[in-house]
Amino acid sequence: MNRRELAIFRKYLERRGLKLTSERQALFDEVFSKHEHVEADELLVRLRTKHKKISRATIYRTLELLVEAGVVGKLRIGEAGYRYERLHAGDHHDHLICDQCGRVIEFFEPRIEALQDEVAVRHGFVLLSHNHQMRGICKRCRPRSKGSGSFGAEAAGPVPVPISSRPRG
Amino acid sequence: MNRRELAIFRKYLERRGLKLTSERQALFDEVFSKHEHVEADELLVRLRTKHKKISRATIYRTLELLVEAGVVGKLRIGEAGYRYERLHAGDHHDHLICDQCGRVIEFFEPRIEALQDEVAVRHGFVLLSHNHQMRGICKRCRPRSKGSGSFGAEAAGPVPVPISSRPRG
DNA sequence: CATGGGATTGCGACTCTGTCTCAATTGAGA
DNA sequence: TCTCAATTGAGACAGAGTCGCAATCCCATG
Repeated sequence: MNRRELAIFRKYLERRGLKLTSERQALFDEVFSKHEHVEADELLVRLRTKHKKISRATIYRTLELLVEAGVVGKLRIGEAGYRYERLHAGDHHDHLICDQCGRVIEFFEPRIEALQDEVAVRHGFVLLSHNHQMRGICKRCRPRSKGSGSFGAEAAGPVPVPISSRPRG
Repeated sequence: MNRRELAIFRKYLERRGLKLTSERQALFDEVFSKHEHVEADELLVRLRTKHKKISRATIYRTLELLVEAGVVGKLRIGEAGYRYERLHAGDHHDHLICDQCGRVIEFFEPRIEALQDEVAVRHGFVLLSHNHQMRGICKRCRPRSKGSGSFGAEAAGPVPVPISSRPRG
């Protein structure tokens, strides 16, 4: 249910003397209709095809409000721009992203969270937020056993060199 | 020394039948001249002020080569675009970023790295890379002595910590 | 030394995201 | 009904990065 998050958004608006207009409501509904990581322009398209007259500027402005209200998360996934995801109260997670199919999987690992705090303290940082993405090939895209294996569409080279994972051992 | 990385770059170019032109060498030198997290356009400015005639397109194209060769890292720090950092063989680290002054601090925590692998395995992922940023207020920017506590900010709170305003000497 | 051709470059046009300005509109309360 | 702030849509604008293309460079040959 989105009741709780809608209430939070309402309260947020009220507190700042803002209004819950039909455009804002429509965008809220759209974002909360599915759990996914969506781009601003796609929301525009979706609402437009539902006969909602809404402008790009309003989409961006409203998304910003939702983010500030804390009910929507703004992520950097993919090559350009942001993606948005609905958030539920008390929810926190990080992301695993498939380089092949783009699928986004959420994970939460309390031990990592704890170690982050430790690292921050070690450097005298007051931690406000973090962004933790891991990229690779998901279960579905991975060639099982010896299947097909035809990943490299790259004509020129044996590109797939893992860049930032350090050789551990 | 950059000798090692230059050799890697050379080899990479050679392997693909590409040339180490004076523009590419100049950009390499510039990136490796200091350890920092620099934007493409700043490299352009720097090289131009050094009388190197070089175009924006070449900067971007060459940076891409450096990244593919594995000697330069491409990061998303800050609100827009990318930053680049030189990488040394076997080096891996993640970043702590100060929301106040923009300072970037590197950290490496082997226990987090290990847990990442664990998470990936749990989800059937083959991990290729990751991106882990923690944001907050650094030691220097933090109000000293009595913390005045006002960081926490919750529930529709006025979170707004200034995001930009970079140092730059 | 001249030639040929792929690699490289610079330029400028272009795309993509997102922001901003501003006039018109809305809507809640006086 | 009137007033005035909040809201909206349209389109101009901005920043970052990409692309196409003609000119140029480089280098191996002839």
